[in-house]
Amino acid sequence: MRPIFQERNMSEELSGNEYRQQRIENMRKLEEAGFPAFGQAFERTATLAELHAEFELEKTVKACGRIIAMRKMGKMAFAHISDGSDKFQLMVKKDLLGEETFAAFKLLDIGDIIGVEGDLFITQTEEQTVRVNSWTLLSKALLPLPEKWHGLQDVETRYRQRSLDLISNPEVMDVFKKRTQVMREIRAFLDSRGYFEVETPMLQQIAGGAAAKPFKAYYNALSIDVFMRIAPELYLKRLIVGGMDRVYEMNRNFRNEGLDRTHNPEFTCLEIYQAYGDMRTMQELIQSMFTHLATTIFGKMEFEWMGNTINLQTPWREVAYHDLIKEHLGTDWFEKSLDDAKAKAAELDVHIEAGMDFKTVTHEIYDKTIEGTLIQPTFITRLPKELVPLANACADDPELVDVFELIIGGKEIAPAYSELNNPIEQRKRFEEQAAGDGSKIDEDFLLALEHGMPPTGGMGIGIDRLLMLLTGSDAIRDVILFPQLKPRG
RNA sequence: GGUCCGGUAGCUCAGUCGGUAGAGCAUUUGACUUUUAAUCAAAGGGUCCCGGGUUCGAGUCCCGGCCGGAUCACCA
Repeated sequence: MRPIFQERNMSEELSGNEYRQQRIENMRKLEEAGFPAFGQAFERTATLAELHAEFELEKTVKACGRIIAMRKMGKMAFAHISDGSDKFQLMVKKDLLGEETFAAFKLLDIGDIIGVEGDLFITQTEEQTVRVNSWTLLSKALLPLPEKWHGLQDVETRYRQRSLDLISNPEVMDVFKKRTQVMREIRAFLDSRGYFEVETPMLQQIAGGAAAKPFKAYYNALSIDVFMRIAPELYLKRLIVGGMDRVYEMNRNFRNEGLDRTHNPEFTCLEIYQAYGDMRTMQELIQSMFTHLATTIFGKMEFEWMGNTINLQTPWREVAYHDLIKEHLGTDWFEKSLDDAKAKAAELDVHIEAGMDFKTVTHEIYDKTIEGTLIQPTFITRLPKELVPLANACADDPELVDVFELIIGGKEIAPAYSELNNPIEQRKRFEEQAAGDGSKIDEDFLLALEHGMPPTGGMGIGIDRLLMLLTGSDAIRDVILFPQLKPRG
């Protein structure tokens, strides 16, 4: 934070701990030896990963990276540098560099960033190595890195200082490279099928499209409150009305709720809408998409997750909600009384509130005892309309809605709907939801709907939870670079 | 929000019954031209999360707080 020259010219030079003081002293000695501590851009001939991949004996190369290990001996030294792509060994010899330059090299600390020029060779222990002819200091590290063997373990420090986490835990870097690849391949897949990526407002005057509390902000120029969006749904449907027949957005949503293992207040969602389609269209789409991701990025269809093996081989199982319930609770379940259902809930240790009706009790039991057992990909279809208020009814049963919930690894990964396109019905449900507060009804959306929206299939996929599944992470914080944390006390 | 667990050197972790604060890595000094958790010898390094209390004496026991983790509840 503070300028380094100030540190060096004042008594503050000795501030900080022992390690920092020693490194500042080393920096001073290096500068005296003609190695400025913070260098210029360095033109490397290859990244360290490329150096390994295209290894050629005695080729002269320029490489750079952070020193992550050093083994100094009297007249030679070995070091490993890392550049985020891989690590590579360096060998430094006194007779090649000369007395002063070799001595200066030994003043380098672990964490320093250097550039080297040298020739490739293979050591007696058969490791590809650069025999250094010259080197330059690119950046001095004033603070030490975490321990080389155990890395950075402290969970809190890992999230608060992600830079250190990435430096010392290579598997963390892998997870976030996978994250970027997954998002890139999702876009490639959808683009190749003619879906059009759009960006809709994050600052909204009415935060609609889901039932969640929004974050509030204030817009000075208009003197109005605005809200961070909780979902892009109502804007994407306007685009369907407008004739963008296949449209998607993959971006952040914000919900003003608590933090836990599967919730971060900002999270990434993919929402897809397809005119003239329905829930079935989305069913085909997501199976193809996941197959594409699994084969192109991971090269496999089976994933280990929390001690289970998940097989993404399609077609995935489909089961109607009522059949699933009967499977677990008995074929006569839906003939039972409310009291019987409550007794069963008590037996299963499922918490029940006083005023719950039969359908709600049934769903509580499903939520707590059935969903978690669905490890392999499962589409649950034909849900009671009370559970999913914004979907079209099934053609053959007005009590059920034409939707699916995709469960993988015992968690809901994606819901999809045959979307409600009746503006009169939509207004009615908004009014019920708003509970008398007309300012919460999105009139602009209803106006669009009244111009006619074709039958539409829609789907939402929680990208963070998908990544947890694909990378074997059990916490959403492990797939978000900078998760929300309380301010340090 | 409730309950339980944790916070000790830069990092990873021990710390017994309440009695001088420990190890490994890292650091410093010395030796060492094929090491790779380099090795060998020696040395330095602590706001024991914070604040109270009990006690002759607290890292340790008690109370309050902060941060993190697990779990339940709430919220989708």
